[in-house]
Amino acid sequence: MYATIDETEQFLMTETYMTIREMCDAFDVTPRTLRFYEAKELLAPERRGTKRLFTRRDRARLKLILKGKRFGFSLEDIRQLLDLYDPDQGSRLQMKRAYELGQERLADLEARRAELEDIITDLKANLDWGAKLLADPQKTAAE
Amino acid sequence: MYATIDETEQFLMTETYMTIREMCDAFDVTPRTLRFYEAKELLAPERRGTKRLFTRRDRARLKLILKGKRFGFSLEDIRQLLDLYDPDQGSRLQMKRAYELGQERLADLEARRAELEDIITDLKANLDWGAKLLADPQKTAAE
DNA sequence: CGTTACGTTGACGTAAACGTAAATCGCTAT
DNA sequence: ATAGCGATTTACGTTTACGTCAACGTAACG
Repeated sequence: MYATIDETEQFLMTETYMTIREMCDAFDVTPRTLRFYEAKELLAPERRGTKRLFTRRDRARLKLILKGKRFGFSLEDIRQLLDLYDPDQGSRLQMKRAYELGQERLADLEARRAELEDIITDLKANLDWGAKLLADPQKTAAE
Repeated sequence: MYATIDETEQFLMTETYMTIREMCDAFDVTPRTLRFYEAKELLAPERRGTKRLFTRRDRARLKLILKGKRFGFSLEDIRQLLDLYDPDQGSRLQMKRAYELGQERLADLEARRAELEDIITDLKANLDWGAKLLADPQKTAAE
């Protein structure tokens, strides 16, 4: 399907490939972080000579990595999640297992969403109480 | 208001005070963890002699600590959140600032909830695709 | 009174997730 | 040719959040 990569195609790739610096600027991470993620096999940028070229796939994965981190997932957790998003096209046999894992993950996530709702609700209630206390200290002070 | 702590009162306290082991069993954490949280001023159990006695307040705080951790908050983040839930009764003057901080935190949390929704939606879509592929590999394989 | 069980305070160890510094390589502008 | 800039590898350092001993206190039990 694909021939060799000629000048034209390389030009067209300009938008799809990003250097490490472009990535850092775009996602607000350091080069060290990107190399670290690559070492942990969360990213797999191509190489033109010695330099890394990050693809659209890498960018999609990085987005998910950063989101995952904000929810307390370890990088190892995230690596497994990424595999669910981006199933290895070679291992059709393991698809079923991947699907089951995905269902479990999904249940986890929905449980977390419920917890987050609780926290938000609680904090809101607490802030309302604080607001009342700000508005009318005497009335609220009586406990 | 409070006299000395007599036998009767101490008995009544049995339910409200918990030993470190009871806490560990109830919350599935280690003693080390509880002492660590105390050192970081996230918990402040009372002392009967040398031993720690955890109050209802400590339990409420620990619940929030464990939830917070599941969302990727650092213990320092959580300490600040706890202050919002449990405002220092001495510093009425700083109430307004606390309220503002609370609003910011709330905005953060609601942003996170939105992100979490995205992740769940994405993962669901992906799993649906996986399910289709499981059911009918030929049809889906054509890409 | 010894031992068993639980609790305490150091103090050092460790895994995860990077930070940081040193030496090296490749391009490019002068 | 060389000076400079950015990227790379290697390797050691750092922070967070505990784990894991060691040494000791104390309350209860037989």
